[in-house]
Amino acid sequence: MKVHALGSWEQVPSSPSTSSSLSSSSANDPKRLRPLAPRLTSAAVSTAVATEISAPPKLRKSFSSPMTAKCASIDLDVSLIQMQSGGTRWNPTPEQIKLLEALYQGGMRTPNPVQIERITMELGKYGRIEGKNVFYWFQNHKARERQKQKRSELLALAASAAPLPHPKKEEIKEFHGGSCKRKCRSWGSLELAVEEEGPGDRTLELFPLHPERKQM
Amino acid sequence: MKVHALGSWEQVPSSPSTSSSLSSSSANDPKRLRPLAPRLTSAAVSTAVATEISAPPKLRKSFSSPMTAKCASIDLDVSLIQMQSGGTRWNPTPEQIKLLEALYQGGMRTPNPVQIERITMELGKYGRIEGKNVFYWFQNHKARERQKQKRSELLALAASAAPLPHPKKEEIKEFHGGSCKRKCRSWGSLELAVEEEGPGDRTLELFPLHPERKQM
DNA sequence: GCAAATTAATGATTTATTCAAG
DNA sequence: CTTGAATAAATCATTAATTTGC
Repeated sequence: MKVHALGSWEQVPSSPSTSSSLSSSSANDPKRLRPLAPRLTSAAVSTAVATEISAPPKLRKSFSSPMTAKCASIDLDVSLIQMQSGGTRWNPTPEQIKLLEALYQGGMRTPNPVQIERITMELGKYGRIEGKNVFYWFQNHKARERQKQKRSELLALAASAAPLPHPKKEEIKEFHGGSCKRKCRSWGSLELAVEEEGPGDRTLELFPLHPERKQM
Repeated sequence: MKVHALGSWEQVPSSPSTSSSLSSSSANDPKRLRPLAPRLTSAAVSTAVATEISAPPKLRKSFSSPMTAKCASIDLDVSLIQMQSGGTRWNPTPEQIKLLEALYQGGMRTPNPVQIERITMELGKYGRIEGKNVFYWFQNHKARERQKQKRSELLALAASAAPLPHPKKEEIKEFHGGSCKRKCRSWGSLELAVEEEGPGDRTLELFPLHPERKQM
């Protein structure tokens, strides 16, 4: 059961007519109505885009790119896995954390694919886990250790510099303090187009994907 | 039950980046024409992971070496394709760029997995390309367009600052209208096939984030 | 004219920030 | 409040342009 349900990733439900077109991912821009105009051979490009890309996806395995679109999820297991974890974010078990910290402590910072795969495999013994979790864990851990250190250094320096400690944990918001200018074209539920994968895998299956469930 | 036929990732014996001191953007160092450099695969590291989880070396930089995309069994004339794209990093053809720019111009900024897949498929007609190339292209293009604009704005501001002091804020254009909710993108299944490291000389590569699949 | 040497672009990674689930 | 997840900014590294000496 691949999810493979394509065709509904237009992020703005308010413009239904723009659906099948892949040429406008963020059509929510009011001032942007024309696909293209400048650039040389715009007509050709336009046509190509419209006809080719937006064309119904046929076999996704017909050699498009050297190796993209592989498959890596065990469709059948998906339900099982999800069932046992609720399909939410990864919640490391103590054992997993222990191992990860041991690796980090040992010097590992950004494991490569093979390492990720192995680690994932090993940690999988203690609970559900995916390669991306491992990847993210290292990224976050590294970043946060750094933050911690930076902060303590800063504090130490401040303490030694100013006899008047002003314990203000206030984070320096930098210029980003503006309003939330995050881009948010919440595209509806994103579906994956994952294929299946065999059990005897050696291929790591990692890759982002994640339906944006922004429903509040 | 699907075996990806990830076959051969050929590493062109070009010039790997074995040595890399940090902070060396400007190359004023005549170290071109590297004869050949071995790989510094992490067989040992991997092993360590699998066995004694705690002894990865200190390699400071991730060692992702340039690799060539492996070709599916369906790959026809690799040589021809390779001719156009070389064995290292993706080098977009004019047609590909045209299409990408058209899409960008059409408003696309961060294509989701399905879109990436389609685009990749389409662009694949003009030369070798992988999903990650598409993803990266959009990321880079977006970032660089932003830089460009910011720079010009800054210049304009500086120019207009003299005649008329205008406490203007830096907050400006963001071509995306919309609410402020974070959007979650994801990748579909791209994936990397890690080759066996038996020969000991396979530099595999994986690229950054690769969450798996996540259904909700 | 041509390559080596530089420089400009830009593909690919890593790091810093931010968001939000639990 | 902690931290998994995700994106944007910064950085690195390689390729194409371009310049330069012969």
